[in-house]
Amino acid sequence: MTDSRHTRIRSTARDVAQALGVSQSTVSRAFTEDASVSPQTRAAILRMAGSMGYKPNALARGLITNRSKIVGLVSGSVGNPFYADALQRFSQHLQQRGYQTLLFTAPAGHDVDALLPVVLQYQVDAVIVLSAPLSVATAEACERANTPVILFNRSLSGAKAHTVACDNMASAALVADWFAALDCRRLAFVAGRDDTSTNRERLQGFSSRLRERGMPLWRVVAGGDFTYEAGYRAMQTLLTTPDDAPDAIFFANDIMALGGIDALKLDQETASPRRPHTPSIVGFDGIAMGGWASYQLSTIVQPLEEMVAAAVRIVTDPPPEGQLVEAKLPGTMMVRVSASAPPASPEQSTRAAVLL
Amino acid sequence: MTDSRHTRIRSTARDVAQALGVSQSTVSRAFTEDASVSPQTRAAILRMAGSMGYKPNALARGLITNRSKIVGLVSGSVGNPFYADALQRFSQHLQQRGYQTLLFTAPAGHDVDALLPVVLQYQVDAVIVLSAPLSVATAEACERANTPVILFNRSLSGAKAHTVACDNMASAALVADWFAALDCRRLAFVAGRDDTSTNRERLQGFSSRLRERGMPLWRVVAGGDFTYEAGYRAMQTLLTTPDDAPDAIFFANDIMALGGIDALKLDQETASPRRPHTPSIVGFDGIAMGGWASYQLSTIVQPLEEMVAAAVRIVTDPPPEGQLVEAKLPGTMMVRVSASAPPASPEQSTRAAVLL
DNA sequence: GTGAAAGCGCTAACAC
DNA sequence: GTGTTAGCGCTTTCAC
Repeated sequence: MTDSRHTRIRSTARDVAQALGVSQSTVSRAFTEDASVSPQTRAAILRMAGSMGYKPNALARGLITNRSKIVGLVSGSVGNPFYADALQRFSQHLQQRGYQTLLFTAPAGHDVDALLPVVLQYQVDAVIVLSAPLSVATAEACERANTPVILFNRSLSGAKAHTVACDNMASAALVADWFAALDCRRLAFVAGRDDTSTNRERLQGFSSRLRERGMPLWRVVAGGDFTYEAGYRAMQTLLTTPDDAPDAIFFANDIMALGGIDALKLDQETASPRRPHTPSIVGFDGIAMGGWASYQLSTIVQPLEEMVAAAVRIVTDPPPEGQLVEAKLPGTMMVRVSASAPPASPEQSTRAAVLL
Repeated sequence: MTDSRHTRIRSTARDVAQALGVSQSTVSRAFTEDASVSPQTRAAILRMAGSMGYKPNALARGLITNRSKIVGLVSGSVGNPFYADALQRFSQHLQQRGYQTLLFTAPAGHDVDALLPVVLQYQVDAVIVLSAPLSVATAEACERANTPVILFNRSLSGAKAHTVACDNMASAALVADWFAALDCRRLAFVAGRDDTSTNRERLQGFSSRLRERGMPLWRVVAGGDFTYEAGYRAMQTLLTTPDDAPDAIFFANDIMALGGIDALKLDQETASPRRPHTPSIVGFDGIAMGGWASYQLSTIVQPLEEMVAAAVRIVTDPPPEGQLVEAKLPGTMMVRVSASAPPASPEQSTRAAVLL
């Protein structure tokens, strides 16, 4: 009926109003939580709306209220299950609080800055940036557009953006403590992308705690990125000098650690002579796969649920104008077979790493 | 300046127009591909817009054009990496064609039908349903709202919805063929959720091809759902009668197969006496983890990129009114170590399955 | 090629 | 409690 140029015949508030002989604004009120409408009128309107398939147009509402109830979620790659998980939780939390998630992903090799103009065109109430760096210029553009930016698991010094992250430094220190408890001596760190704050902070937290304890950081291997393959290759690098392998390795994230474990397994079976012991391995993130039987990965578990909740809270209950939230939540050490006991004989630790 | 009730001071077309002494409609034209504006005016407007940080409000545009350029992507769980991958590709493809992705995920245990009213409120140009069943009633509600529905990897007989899926029947038949080539005799199928079309079709394709070949389907195990844990337990079930284990197992998806492989590994090491041979294992999906060193999973690879492209094409170039697309794309068999050779002695096949 | 005017569907004063 | 009115930011006739 009220069709315009394109075919989209959804009924409008006016249709409902006409059908009931009330005014269009009364219909609007019936759909607004605490507007003054008599219970009867509201009931009648809701009933009629139901039968006509009417629901308020969220876009039109956003236009006038100046709040779209849409949050832009900008993400790098979701190849890492940790971010797939985060994505899902964000969507859930926002949904539950009446917000919707407009998803943007950066094409491989591009960074997310290019996406932001488009995000802003959709009048999002906030932008959440996941696992990706953001330039200061872009952050400022958002500020000019009056759109709060929340960096999730990344920090950006000097920029006008909220940040929510795991306390990487403190958590990484726990790994150093654990390796000390296991009496490991030759310690290695496998880095991810070294232009990320996560990578830098994890390395720094690990190495400073070691320094405090008077333990040397024996070796740092550049992984290149945060992938399984990078972890696999890094482990191969660590094993090239057979007599001189590390006895404990901290990987910058879980996926890399899984690659490392696989490379190690292969080495265990083919190397001759057998190595004197199996190195302990610890990751970072707490992805589900780390708990799988083939891996039994010890790791730092990020408090993902709390982190997501904290980020969403910034959207739903914004802090006073000009005030920036900087939340750092504590990670917890989860000990599994991959780093559960002092270095032992090959048989024993092979059994542990490979079988359980 | 033109602020209203809430604080959102983004500049509007009118601001740009005033600054330049042109009319607001001219500004609008400058941002419309083939509208009649003189090159000079357009250039001036674009320059001024750039410096003022103006971009057309996509919501207001959608309100009047009746096309929001937003697609609702409704998903069950993204715990399965196959769907995380699909999600990312959808977002990319849509973005590239000027559409945005509004993401909705169903809370665990709930189905997606409850989400659709909200999706429709956002005036999406189409709804894509990922890995989740949709009731006929809901599909009809979308039809009434004139919003096309695309079911991805699920079918819904009798409903007014487009479907894009892998040809599960034909692909599952390939698995039967391969098991036949390997001369396997005792064949098992591990099912996922049996209220899903994917599960039913994979089982049916597998079993009918076996029947055609005169081979019995030795056993069907109910997994319960499509998770790692379900696959793990199913394998344990299959191994309870030691002398009577299957020599080939087809899992309804990859994640389950990985669970199965892990359960099998544990059994290989602990069972005494050792089993006569290691069963061949095949999964379905083609997730990256299947290629990891610990698993080397043989599987049916779904043509995900093509499937996503096909689904997106329905959105961007809609078929003639009333015509429903039903795309079934072929899967391909990917042979890896988990099902690479006829059943062999324990040593040999253990090496193969565990180490490579 | 450009401006004036109408109106997309809705909310929010403002009257009564 | 309800109707009337204005107007969110934009696209699109319709004049000129």
